[in-house]
This record gives sequence, C-alpha cells and structure tokens, in this order.
Amino acid sequence: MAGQDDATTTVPALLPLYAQVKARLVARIQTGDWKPGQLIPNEFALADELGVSQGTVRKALGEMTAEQLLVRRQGRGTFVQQHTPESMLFRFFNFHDAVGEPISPETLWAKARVCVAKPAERSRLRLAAGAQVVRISRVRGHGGRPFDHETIVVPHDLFPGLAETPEIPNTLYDHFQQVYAVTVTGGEEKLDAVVAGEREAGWLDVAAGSPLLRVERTMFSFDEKPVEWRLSVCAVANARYAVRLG
Amino acid sequence: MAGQDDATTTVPALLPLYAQVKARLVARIQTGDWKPGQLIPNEFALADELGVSQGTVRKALGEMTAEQLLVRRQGRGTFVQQHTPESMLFRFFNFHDAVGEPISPETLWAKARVCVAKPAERSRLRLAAGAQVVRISRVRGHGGRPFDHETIVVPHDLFPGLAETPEIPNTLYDHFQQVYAVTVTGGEEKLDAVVAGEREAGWLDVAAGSPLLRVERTMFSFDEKPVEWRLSVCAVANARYAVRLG
DNA sequence: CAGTGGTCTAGACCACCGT
DNA sequence: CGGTGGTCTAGACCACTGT
Repeated sequence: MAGQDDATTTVPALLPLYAQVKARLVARIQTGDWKPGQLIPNEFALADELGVSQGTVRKALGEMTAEQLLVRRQGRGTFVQQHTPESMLFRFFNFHDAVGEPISPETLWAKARVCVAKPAERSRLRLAAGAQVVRISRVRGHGGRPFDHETIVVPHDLFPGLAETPEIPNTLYDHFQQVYAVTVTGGEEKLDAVVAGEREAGWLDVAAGSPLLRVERTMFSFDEKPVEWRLSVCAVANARYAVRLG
Repeated sequence: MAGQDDATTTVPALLPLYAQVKARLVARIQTGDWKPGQLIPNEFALADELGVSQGTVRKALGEMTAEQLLVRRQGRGTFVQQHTPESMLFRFFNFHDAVGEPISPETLWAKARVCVAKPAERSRLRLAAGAQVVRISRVRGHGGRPFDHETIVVPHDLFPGLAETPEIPNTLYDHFQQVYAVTVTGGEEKLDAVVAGEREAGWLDVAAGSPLLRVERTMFSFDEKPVEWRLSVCAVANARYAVRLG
C-alpha cells in the first residue's frame, strides 16, 4: 500500500511520481487547457483522476505554487496565476526610489515596427536566420522626469499584430498573456554601467557623460523558451536597483 | 491520533507545529548548540525528542534546507550549512564575465582600522551612538586588472581583533563564521551607476569619467540582524552583474 | 549490510471561505 | 453549512551512502 504503482504511466519513468504529476499539470496550463485565472479541481479530484494519493498531488501543486504558476487560497481553491499590471511590477521590476518604495513608471512615448532579426537578437531569442521580430523603442518616466529608454525585441510569430497595436501597453507581460496567450514565467538580467551619449542624453533629459545603469533582460516562457529580449538604459539619479541575496 | 496535541508546548501557540519545531532547530544553530558542518540527529530521533511525528520534523527541515541553513544528503544525513570561500562566491557574488562564467576576484590590497561609527553606518548596522566599527578599505582584481574597490563596515563588538588580523581574508563570510561564530544568512543590495572621480580612477586604473557600477550591500545574520555594510564601486568593462528573475 | 534521506499512501482534524 | 486548502500523523517502501 506504499511505494509507487500507478494506472496511468507505462514506463518505470525515472522521475518521482509527484514530478510526473507536476509535469502533467504544468502541461495543462501551457496548452491552455487551464487558462489564467481559472479555478482548477481540488486535490482529491486530481488525485482520483491521476490515480495517485492526495499527498502526491499536494506536493506537485506546492512546487507549482512556489514557481508562481498557481495561486492557492485557503477555503476558496487553487487558481492559475494571472498576470496583472501590478503583479508584473512586483515580480519583475526591481527599481525603488530613495525611500525604498517600488517605482511604477508610465510610458512617455513608444513606437514599434516589424524588422528582420539581427544576429544578436536571433541568438537571444533562438530564432532562425531571416526570422522577423517586433522591435519596440520607448521611454518611460517617473515623477515627472524620463526614467529609462528601452529597446524591446520579441518574435513576430508569437505576437502578430503587436506592432500595429494603436497604443503599446505600459506593462507588456499581462498584455502578452491576455492577448497572445504567452505566459512569461521568468527571466534573467545582466547589469552594467555606461555613460550617456548624445542619443541617451536626448531620450532621458540628462547631460552627455552622465552615468546610466544598463540592463539587458531576457524573459522566458515555459520550458525556458525565450520570448522577449530587452535592453534598457536607466537614469538612476533618484532610483536604485534592489536585489535580495540569500 | 491527528490534529495537534503535544507534550512540549504549554500555550496554544498560534504557530503551526512544524513552525515551532523549525524555530527550535534554528535556535540550536543560532546558539552554537549545533555548529557549522556538524551532523544533526535524523528525522526520527528529532521527532521522538520533540514529541511530534517524523513528517512534521521533515517539513521543518525542508524549510531550513530551502533557506540554506542545512544541507541534506541522501544516505548520509543532515548537516549544518558551512560557509566556504567557494560557496560564498556562488551565493552572494553576482558578477560574471563576458562568457557568463562567475568571477572570483582576488584581493590586491586591503587595510583595516577601528573607528567610531558614522551616523549612516549606525543606521544601517543598528548601532548606538558612539559605537565602534571596523572599517576595511580594499581593492580586488580579476584577470590581472583591478575590479572593484570596497568599503566594508562591521560592528567592532562582533568582530574584535578583526582590524589587527595580519592579512584580511579575501572571502570574509566564511572567516566570520569560523573565527567569530557569526553566520551570514542573507542580505540585500542596491545598485546604481556613477562616474569615476579622481579617487576611483586611481583605485581601479581607469580614466576619470568612466562609468562604474556602485553596489551598496547590507548583510544579515539570524533574525535579520545586520552584521555588515559595504559600498563597492566596480569597473564593469568586462563584467556583468547577473540577476535571475522569477 | 544497516542507516539515512526521499517518496508515497491513507486518513484525520483544523482554519478559512462563501452561501 | 459544506467545501477548500493547511496541518498532522503513522507507517511503508525506495534509493543512496559508507562500512
């Protein structure tokens, strides 16, 4: 009555049962079988359906909750994580002001067009030669002053029509999820420092030679699939990029 | 035979049993009852001693492992996390070179002295007026060139004799743990960009006006007790500060 | 081989939520 | 109130480690 034997898997599997359960449940989100915001069946229903015990389902759901794929609320149920403008800023935007309050920048201007991907972009986004991308250039501001300039590059295949969107949304990842069914699950940033040239000085209303924080970001969807590459230069006179170590 | 009733706690407790168990076990590390590197009793022994079930101990140990307080190895046992120069770089040092390999800087020079804490330092380290600190100034290099200059400030109370150490160790946190029984458990960093002045240019062998990445770091021990404050300026010509998002 | 952590099960009670 | 996730227990088997 212990150990693993199951009615659903045919191979010895190599992975622990809970990991296989998790993979199946993740797939349901990935394929759109379960949509963002949706209530999913409770632990006993899933356990019954998959032929495992409730504790095993629980461990799978726990890991998925830790990875922010699910949200569990006692007394209500388990829901597929849904991106909102606010949740996006909290999760993926690390700038804070002098007092430590999170910064929420607004778009000052933006333009987008469809281009053929440059080699560097193809490499980051793992695209084939000749693939098209949507390239967005925009300046965002905070507290009445320009804060950063961003060059955002995404595969055209994934986001058809994005370049023609009348107004590029200020927070993109919730838009990606709601309009294109692309869920951003994580990413990585690489930071360094540069001095403002003529172009940056114009964008950000600072003197040429001013120090800027440069942030290169790659964001991923399920299976570490790259869906966005972004290069930002930030005027950090009244801002700090905060990192928690541990 | 379910629910919580126990032989060890007197109050209804408010915290789940596993959280109380965890608090007790953390205290054993904090007080030095269990020392870094030490093998601790197995799950059943702890469960028996604390009057709870093995599963409850397991949940406590699992959280402590996630927080890097413990290391568990199947077939061997559970050990108190021990800092080493290598583990410290992996956990708390986020710089990588152009190829993405972690950078491990060596100390080029360092000097230390005991001073009265400045107000800003007292605030970060939560010290009383007039408290003494050890202030270390050093330059570290990588690939044959200076990489960063650091000003490190720690409470003198916690680290008596540190200023008189003949050679300040390159990696401090393992030294703190082994010599002073102070375990660094986490911290936070705030980044911005500056341009090199005369002083920084001399330290780092770059031209005045060069862009530098500035990192302000506060490190904590148990109970979020601050034990170090550090201000670094980094020449990032061939380096990037890497952050994982998500 | 014995001992450890890792997985899995089955079933109970508790705390919270909406109706 | 019934249904959900959260906690707790007791016991079993599996996989890895060192002797």
